[in-house]
Amino acid sequence: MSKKQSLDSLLEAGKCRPIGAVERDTGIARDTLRVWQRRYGFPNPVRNPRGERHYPAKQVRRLQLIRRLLDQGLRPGKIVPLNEPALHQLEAELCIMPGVEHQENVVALIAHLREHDTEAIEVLLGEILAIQGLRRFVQNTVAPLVKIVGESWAQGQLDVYEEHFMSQLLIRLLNTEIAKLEIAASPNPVLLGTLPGERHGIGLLMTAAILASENVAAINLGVEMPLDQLVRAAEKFNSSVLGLTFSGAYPYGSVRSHLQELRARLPATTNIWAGGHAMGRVRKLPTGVIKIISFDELPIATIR
Amino acid sequence: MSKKQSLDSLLEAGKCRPIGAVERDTGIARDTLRVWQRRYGFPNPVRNPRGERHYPAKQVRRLQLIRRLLDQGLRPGKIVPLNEPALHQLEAELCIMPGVEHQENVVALIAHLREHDTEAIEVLLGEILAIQGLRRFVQNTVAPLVKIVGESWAQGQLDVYEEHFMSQLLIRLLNTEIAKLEIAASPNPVLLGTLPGERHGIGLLMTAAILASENVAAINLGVEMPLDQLVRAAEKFNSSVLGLTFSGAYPYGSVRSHLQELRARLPATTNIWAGGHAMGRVRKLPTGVIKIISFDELPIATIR
DNA sequence: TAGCCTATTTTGTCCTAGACAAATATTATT
DNA sequence: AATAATATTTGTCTAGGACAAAATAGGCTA
Repeated sequence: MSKKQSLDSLLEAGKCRPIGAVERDTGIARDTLRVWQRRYGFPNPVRNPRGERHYPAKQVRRLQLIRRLLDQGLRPGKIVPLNEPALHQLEAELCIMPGVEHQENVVALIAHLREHDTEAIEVLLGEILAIQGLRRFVQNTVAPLVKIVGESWAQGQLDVYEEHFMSQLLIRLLNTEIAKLEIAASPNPVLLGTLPGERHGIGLLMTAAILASENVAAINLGVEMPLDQLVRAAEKFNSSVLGLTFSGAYPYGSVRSHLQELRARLPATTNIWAGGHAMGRVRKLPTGVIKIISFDELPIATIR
Repeated sequence: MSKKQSLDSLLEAGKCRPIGAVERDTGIARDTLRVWQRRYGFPNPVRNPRGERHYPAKQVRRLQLIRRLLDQGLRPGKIVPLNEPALHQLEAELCIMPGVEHQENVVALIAHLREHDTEAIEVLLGEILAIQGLRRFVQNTVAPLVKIVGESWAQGQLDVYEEHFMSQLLIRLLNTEIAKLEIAASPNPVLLGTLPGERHGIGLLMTAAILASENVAAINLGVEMPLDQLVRAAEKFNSSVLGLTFSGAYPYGSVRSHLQELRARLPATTNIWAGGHAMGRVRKLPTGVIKIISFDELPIATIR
């Protein structure tokens, strides 16, 4: 009886999850979960009578922690074999808080986010926008906010759903502001998008907002556009500029080769702007590709 | 040399895609693709020198067609072995296009999209919206438009970038309209999101717009929310309803099991609404899960 | 110091063919 | 016509091996 109960508590009360569910919850593919077990001994799921893997909730949480560390650029071989305290220590060490001079506004917004106070967030965002104007709002408020929310999530201080919630609020707000400006269509609009593998589109939207505030027409194609599609779109829309963003999680080596291929396939009349955190590591770029670390560097004058 | 060239022409000019890409493009799981091949002889991909499956573009399109038929309630064993003409005939027989009287607008919008006439699309969308009002605009114009754009893409009649472009326009427009309505925050907001693997968020936005038009507060968490996060969010926001959408591309086998798991983990006070094209094929649902095939069925009265 | 070529390690994805439970269809029984 | 029993269909999971693409480290040049 006690034995049966302990098995139950492991399989049911312990909320074990089959490999498909863990794949969904962690974003780590089935094959990868199995090969990690083979190579590193972790995860080490319970088996049901049929021999199928059932992952205890604790291991799922640890996998999510591992996932966060991977997103910060660490490699599986270095961290998957580590025990839990070591992982938590690593996470704490990597917590590089960029200057405490977070603007009050951003701190207040995060506080409201933690309290799930939708109304307060929307009101405060509106107030800040009214004071700063769209361009400074994007640069001084939205960009730091996105960065800090992303980092808080990576450190486990914010839940995934809280990050998504804030993203959706910002998407709605920025789209609304862009629509308000009613920029006239251009024969050479700036084209914005990300390459496959890059799923963060908020940088594109921030760029579009700044361009709109400068009365520049932009077309945002959103995330994960296959390379050939970007080329076709740039040709069809006769774009003067193709703007791409690469977040910190983007695979390092591919940035340059992708930009080189794009440069080779795009007409010479189309310039390439490359922005986002991952660009900080890229040193040399193909000629005709402009690296943009800060929104201040957007060479808007060149296309007007 | 000539041998290498012929291989190239087969694998590259023919635009063959590895199984992982086909899984993403069709929403059919790897294992399922392999087991269909074993059982029904289709798909029948080319093999590269390593023995890996490479699916010609034509077979991918046929898989997407099969996908659409499955969504209408047909079973794999009946249709996967069929040849292409038979499939197209089946689709033609099953094709139930909603009210033909609003098709004119949609046809005109698609025509403008083909011509890349941003301005014309925006003007026309604005006019239709002014005439129909937000709710009917979403039901009669946006929904059919999204469906037809998606199908045109699946059939190779529209490029990926054209589909993305239209999506972004609609996202901007709907978000703007929702913002205009300035719905007051609710203590029990409707929560909207999709499960991991489901990357189409436009259905959520359409739902949010209709809810807003009925003065119902909704929180859109966007796409690919891990299941446990949806549960936590529903608890934290004290939601009366969790709304999910499953597009035609969603791995159909998992819909039911995911909904069952969600039902088990959510508090009984939270209802579940499940919508989207993939719901057309799901017959029996756990009690406490409401299937929503048409926006008309949204039980808005129950939460007001 | 920075770039670049080469060798080594790491890492994710794909392979096979069988197994089986859950979902669905079909037939039998009340 | 509804219910129960049986049969079929169908998606998911298993195993360990394999290998290319990517990341790292070492050595060389300017």
